[in-house]
Formats: sequence, C-alpha cells, structure tokens
Amino acid sequence: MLPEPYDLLPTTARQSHTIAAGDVLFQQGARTRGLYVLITGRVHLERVGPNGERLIIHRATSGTSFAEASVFSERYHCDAIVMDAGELVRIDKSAVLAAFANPDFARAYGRHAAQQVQAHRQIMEIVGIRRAEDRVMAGIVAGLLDGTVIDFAARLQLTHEATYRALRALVEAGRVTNPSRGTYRLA
Amino acid sequence: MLPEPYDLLPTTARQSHTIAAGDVLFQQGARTRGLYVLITGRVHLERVGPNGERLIIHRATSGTSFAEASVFSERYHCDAIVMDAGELVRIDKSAVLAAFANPDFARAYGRHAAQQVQAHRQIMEIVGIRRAEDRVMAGIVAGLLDGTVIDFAARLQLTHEATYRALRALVEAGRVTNPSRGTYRLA
DNA sequence: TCTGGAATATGATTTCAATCATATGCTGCC
DNA sequence: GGCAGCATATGATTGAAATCATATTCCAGA
Repeated sequence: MLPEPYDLLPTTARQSHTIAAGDVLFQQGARTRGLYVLITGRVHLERVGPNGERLIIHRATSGTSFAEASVFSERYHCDAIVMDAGELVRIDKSAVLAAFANPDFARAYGRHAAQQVQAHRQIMEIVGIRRAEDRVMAGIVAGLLDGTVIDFAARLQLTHEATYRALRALVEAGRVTNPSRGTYRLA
Repeated sequence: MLPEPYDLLPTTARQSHTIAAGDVLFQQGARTRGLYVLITGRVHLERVGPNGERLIIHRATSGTSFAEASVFSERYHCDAIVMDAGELVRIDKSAVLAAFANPDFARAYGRHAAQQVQAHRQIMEIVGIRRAEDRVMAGIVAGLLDGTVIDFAARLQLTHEATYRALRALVEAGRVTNPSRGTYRLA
C-alpha cells in the first residue's frame, strides 16, 4: 500500500519498477514524468553545481516519496541515482495535478505536507543544539528515538559514538532510564 | 500582500494583529483557530516535554507562515510566544479547509508545500556536512548566501565566525571570490 | 556630523565531538 | 552449532569548531 496521500490516487496513476544500484531514474533538465515512492532500496538526489560540484540534495529512504515538486515543474532540477537495489512506484504527474480537483485528495496532500514541514522544522531546531547531550535529550523528548540508536544518531546529525556517550551521561544524570540494552526512556 | 498560497484566500479569512513581546498567540491543547503569517517580528513555537523540558519547535521569521498543520488538527500541539513585537495575520482554519475545494488554491498550496519540503531536505543534507569549509561551499552552491553572512551562518547551523573563516579559506583556495566586503560568489 | 549598533573580519584559546580502536552481545542463517 | 554481521558500548586521541576577544567598516538616525 502506498503512503498517504498517494493511496487516494487511481491505480492507473502508478507504475511499479524494480531498480538496481547505479540506475538513473531521471536527470537534471529532463522532462518531468512524476514523483516517486520508494518501497525498498536507497536513492540519492544530486545536483551538479555551476562549477561541477556534486551536491547531494536528498537521500530517499524506504516508504518515503521524493521528487514531489517535479509535479509542479517542467523539468527535473536534479539527478536521481539508485544507490541500493529495491523497488519503487512512479506516480504520474498529470494524475496528481488532476487529483487536486478532488478536495479529499487535496486536503490529504495538504495535511501530509504540513506535517512534514513541521517535522522538518523541529528536527532542524534540534540539530541546531550544539551540545551533544542537550541535542540527544531534545531528540528523545521529541520522540525521535524509536528505532535503533544508530538511526537516531543519524537523524540528530551526530556520530553514534557521541550519541551513546550522551545517552550514558543522561542516564547517569538521572534524566533518562536505560531499562535494557539499547532501549532508553525519559526518566 | 500575503505570501503564496494564502493570497488566494478571500480577505474575510484574514485578520491582522499587532503583537508585543511576551504575547502568547496560542497554547498547547487550545482549540485550533488557524495558521499565522508573520509580517514582522519574531515568534517562537515551543513544546513542553513530559518532564517539563521546554523545547523550541520552530522560530518563525518575517514573511513566513507557521502553525500550518493546525488547520488539520483539533488542538494546537505547542505554544506560540512572541519574542519581538511586530504584526501578523491570522488565517482562518475553516477558510483554508474550504479553499481546498478550489483546485487553484489546492495546487498552489501543494506546489508551495512541496517546494518547502524540498528546501528543508536540502538544508538538512547540507547541515549534515561536518567540515565547516565543505558545508559553507555547499551552502553557496545551493544559493543560500543571499542575505548577510550572519543569516547564512544561522541557516548552516554554524557560528558566524566559523563561517567567515571558511569563506576566507575558500577564497584563498580560489573556489570562491570576494569581490567586495561582505559579498562572496562562486569562483 | 557625530554616534550607536550591526555586520564584517580575524586572532587566541578551549572545549567537545569526531575519529580510531576495540570488545561484547545479539540475531539470522548456512 | 558456529559464524558473520550488526547494534551496542566505551576508551584514547585528535582535530576542528565554539567561544571569547577585539578591531574595523558601514549605515541609520539623532
């Protein structure tokens, strides 16, 4: 099943593909065909700067969509390169544009987008916290520590070592509990 | 004039207010009335963690909207506190929800939101670059250095001192030019 | 025109997270 | 059952950005 709000689109708008490492899904300047939902695998979006610098714009992960803005533009403005094999669904640009005439889809899209913006803003605030201990604490309060500590560390833009150390310091300060190996909770 | 896509809403949906430092626009748990567009001044969104920790969710700046997701929820999930006096426009929740029945508004909203998400993802990628010099370079390539260096530094989550030093190093490396005090361009 | 504040800029020092290294526990799988 | 791989965990060292300090330039406004 596709993630919201794309589950509301007719199945004719979707096209499943398996992807292999190295595949190029689209290139900067190519006519836009639509957005993508990555089911499994890894995809990088990269842009080449005016002087040839390669700049990673985004790293798409399982279960998330990317190139959403392409729906509203004529040309892709970056390259999409498959890093790890997997599968994805391409969602037709015109189908999405047409679906905005359906208030249910439009609202679902709006809600989804607004929540994503909100989440991004919050993570950016947290990442702006300098001290690793404070950052980790804020991350926990924000509920970002759901999966592994390593994933948590990546979201906080910290090394996992620094994150483990901060967690231990927080446990020692009594602000966090460590009921079992690998699990941490607010004290 | 309001920023997109809210300029498409009927004027009856807007309400201008002057705000003073310390004002509380809404509180966590209060019934949602709508979103806000900050014209001038500064507003912090804060959430109180389960153990009383204050966590800044977002710092709204001039010309930007905030609390967009409140349109899709019953209660505000954070506090909005005015830091610096200014003015803002409150945009009625029901008017926005109703406007999604208008495909023009829905598409404008979608486009705006998708672009914002894209911009956030890119900034997060850039902020994840560890070396100050590389981060600053990426920031320049991404076109983030439009205003002052201090604002640029804040967007990169670097101190302005580190940013100035990185800029100088990039100029000395011939990767960036410094045609005049305070202006930097790709070489 | 003088003044105050902010942006620009850079130097000195400190701090703390990154890095490198290593060990252990857990899990899946052959 | 044993092994490979990964997450967890922590120690030692290094390096680079934060911090603190200071000077200059620029601009707005009294």
